[in-house]
Amino acid sequence: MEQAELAALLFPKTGKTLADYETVYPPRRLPPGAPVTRLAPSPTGFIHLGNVYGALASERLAHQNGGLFLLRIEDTDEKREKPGAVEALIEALAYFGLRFDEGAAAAGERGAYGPYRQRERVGLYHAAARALTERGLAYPCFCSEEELQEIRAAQAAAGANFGYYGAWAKYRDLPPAEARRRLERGEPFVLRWRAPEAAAAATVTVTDAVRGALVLPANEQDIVLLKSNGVPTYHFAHVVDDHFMRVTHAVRGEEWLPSLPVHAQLFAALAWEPPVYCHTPLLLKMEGGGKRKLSKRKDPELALDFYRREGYHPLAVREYLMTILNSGYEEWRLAHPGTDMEEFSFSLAKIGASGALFDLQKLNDISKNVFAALAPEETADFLRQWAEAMSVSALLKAPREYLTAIAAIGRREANPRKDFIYGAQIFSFISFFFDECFQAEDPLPDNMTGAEAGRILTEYLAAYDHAAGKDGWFAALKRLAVAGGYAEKPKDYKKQPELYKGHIGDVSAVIRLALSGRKNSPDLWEIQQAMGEQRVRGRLAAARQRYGGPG
RNA sequence: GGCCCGUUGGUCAAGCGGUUAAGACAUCGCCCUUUCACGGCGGGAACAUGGGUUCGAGUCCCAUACGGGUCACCA
Repeated sequence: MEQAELAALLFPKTGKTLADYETVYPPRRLPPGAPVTRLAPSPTGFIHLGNVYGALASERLAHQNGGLFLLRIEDTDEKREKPGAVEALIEALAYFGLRFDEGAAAAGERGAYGPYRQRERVGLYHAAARALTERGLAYPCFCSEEELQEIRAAQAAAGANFGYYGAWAKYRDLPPAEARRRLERGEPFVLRWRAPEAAAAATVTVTDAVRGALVLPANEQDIVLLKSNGVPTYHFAHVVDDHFMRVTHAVRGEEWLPSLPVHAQLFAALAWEPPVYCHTPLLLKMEGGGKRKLSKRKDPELALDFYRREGYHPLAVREYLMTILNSGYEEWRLAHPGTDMEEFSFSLAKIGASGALFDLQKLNDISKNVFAALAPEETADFLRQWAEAMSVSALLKAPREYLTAIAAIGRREANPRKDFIYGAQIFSFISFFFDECFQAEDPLPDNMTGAEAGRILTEYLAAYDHAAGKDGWFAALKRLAVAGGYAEKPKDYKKQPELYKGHIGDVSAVIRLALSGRKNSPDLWEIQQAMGEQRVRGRLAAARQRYGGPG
């Protein structure tokens, strides 16, 4: 009775009861076995790779099996919240191809199981809190921060485990009359869970979809359910929300494993069926010979923003995450090039249990393949998009057709070039195509004088036929080289170097330098075709002038 | 420190009691070639350690070691 009074005092009966909510949020009408998954990020403004990683798993799980994927915003920590974070998050996930069927949206939200922002759900939490308090399973705790610290210090001195539990839980058995007095005086309090007395020796068995059966020590901590501002902690919100949103699979990082017994206890106490837990391995990073969890502060590549700024293609990031998320994906991709990722049969069983080192080289390799498979128009559009986001003026000024022509170089064949990795890299790779970026970066070959280079350019320019096909163009180049005293084939030159000034490679090096400013570039003929006759002639003439050649 | 999770080449990984222990990335060598790239061929490189169980163990069990996570009115 005392408990009921306490509950009434704590949570005046104004809103709905737990039973009411059961009818407000009825079981979903979905085909049997259709999963309901969610992404439940905290709107701190920092969107990281882990968000996409978890979201990808959840999204595939739901959509591959006729289920739903929803977005819930865990905004219970006002201190860490950043304005605009929700919008940014939704936008970023959409960029990476992750769409929600339900939940928080840029403008409002949609779905019948909302609200989807936790701060707007306090009615639900309080109804659950009230029910637990009535049953004596929750109680108000008036510990100040100082008291908590004292407990901690005493535990340290005694060599006991840290936390608020058992005999250390000083307000656990506060007489209700005393609690009432303090409440009436308006003392701040948190609502704590009363862990079962027998917990110390007990174990819980939870089946994790990734790790199998886990036998864990039962929770004995009187964890905080509601903070002093009345807003729930993660643990409580997770249980209440995933129940009433009828979430069937909780995909989250393995850092949650230690609190699993808490969640199991809460679900059991409320007689709700817990979701299937899927604890995904952590994303790690190599440092100083050791591995560690990717850190927000130290690792720029953890921020999703990094991939956008660098200009990684969203598909590449998805592909990469999928390769570490589901074993066998890489092999499948190799066997099914060009097939949409959604055709791959994603499964929880294929999620590994051990943490994966984040491997930028692998991402780069995947990116190359993604760009190799893209139509030149798509690549051009992607670059323009990236250029716009990053204000890369040279790219923005370039006509779409020009970019498309550049992107097409070496990519129409059966074995496309794989030298496009990400926006920033591509831009620096192709910058010479843009007059405002062009510069003579590399020097002439050692055996080439400026005068000789000027001579070659003069002749090349005179004979240049923009309309010639590749074979015709190369034949003409050979004639020019041979007439100038160069070997037609490098092998001939190697055999008898005394007979020649050099070989055809030296001649093309001069032209390559004139056109691109670099000693390495894609195929010359293709460059010329992409550049157009006017630009080609201009570059050649300018180079000739640099080398002091005639006119 | 307590508790938990994990451990196959440099990295990601396949393997689910009997294999010459896949594959991919990276790396190295050779070939192709007007440069670069692409491509082709090939090389080096792994079951953390110790005990069991078993005719037989990377695969099952137990220890140890190592790595990671977690012990907030953060999620």
